[in-house]
Amino acid sequence: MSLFDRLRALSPSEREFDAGALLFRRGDEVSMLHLVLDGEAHLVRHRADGGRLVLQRAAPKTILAEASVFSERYHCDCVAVVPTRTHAVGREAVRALLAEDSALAESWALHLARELQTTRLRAEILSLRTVRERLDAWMAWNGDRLPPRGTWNMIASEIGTSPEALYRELARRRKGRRERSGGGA
Amino acid sequence: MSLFDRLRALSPSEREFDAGALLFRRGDEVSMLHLVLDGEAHLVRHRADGGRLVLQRAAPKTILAEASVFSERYHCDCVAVVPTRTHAVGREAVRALLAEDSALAESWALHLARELQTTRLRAEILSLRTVRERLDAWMAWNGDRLPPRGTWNMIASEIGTSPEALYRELARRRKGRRERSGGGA
DNA sequence: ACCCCGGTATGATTGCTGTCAGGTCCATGT
DNA sequence: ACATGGACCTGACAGCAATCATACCGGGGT
Repeated sequence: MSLFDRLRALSPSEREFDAGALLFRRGDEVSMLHLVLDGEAHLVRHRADGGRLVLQRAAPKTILAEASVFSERYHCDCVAVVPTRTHAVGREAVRALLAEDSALAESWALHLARELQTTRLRAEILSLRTVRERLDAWMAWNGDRLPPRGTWNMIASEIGTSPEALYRELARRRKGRRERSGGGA
Repeated sequence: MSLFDRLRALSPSEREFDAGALLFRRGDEVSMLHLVLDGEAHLVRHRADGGRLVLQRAAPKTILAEASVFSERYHCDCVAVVPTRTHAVGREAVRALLAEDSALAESWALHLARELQTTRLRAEILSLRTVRERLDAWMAWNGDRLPPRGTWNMIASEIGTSPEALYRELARRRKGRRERSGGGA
């Protein structure tokens, strides 16, 4: 049973938020840990000049603001960017369970460590300069396979380029491959 | 006492590595968790074409390859990029301690959660397009203060630009600030 | 059969940044 | 006083990607 599901089993409470609604505000007391079921929620910090800084983009099946479990109050706002449904579990219940169930605590740490690993990788990819290098790095991580059709827009945003730039890079590779191996095998 | 120091207290073993030396290889059995004391070590994955993909850059006072604690074998290589000294603690000792000491387990999870938070932020900053936006974001996170002299090169690499580009952006801001507020107050 | 929409594709242009190349300033050691 | 090295600074140029515009294509709904 996944960590997500084990946390979810802690309580039956679901919540719905309209697009634009706030799940919580900076300074609010942390009482719930949200598990995103549908939609998308962003952790955002507001700047003095009105700009926004996104700290996490939480898709379905992700745990929102993991650090909040260890914090009395939220350090940033959370807003639903589309209609979003979450499963909310009590923060104290989570803490209590983590304290008494060392196996679950290990799952929790494992989740965080893996998430950290992939996020560090993403940061490294984003620090590369060209689309070519970024796609190479993405492929190196994903088994040296080109991304499947239908996911290209997602990949483009993952590696921090415009869809057009990714299309062009993919086209270059198709062309190069044809030239290198004029018909295969 | 910090998590780093509490882990360090687990054993007295220090290790030294020359520049270019391998701390471990992909496939090696995980027996030690390394705490970096001096130097710098990179987690790297080698690509078929000979290219390298860096997964973590570990500076002094950082815990290296946190995820390895939960893994039987390493999933990537680790190389010292400069002469590096580490403190190595037994993986099983760490696991045992995390299992029996729930307070330490909480510190461990807190460490991972915070690290995850800042790494997510870095990824968000790196996905911004211009140096202006990236510096704005960096400042929003660091109290809306310009970075102090002497650290600019470090900041430049943190936000994924060349030092020159950062100098220019800082110069633009000095100029703009002078124009906007021709003398303060 | 038709429309609509999102993903795919590619050309043209513009703008930003990387890079190279030079230069200043300052702390340090001799 | 002088040399040295590192951080800071800026001009010039080239290159890459963002953006805008246009078009094709395939699937789903009607």
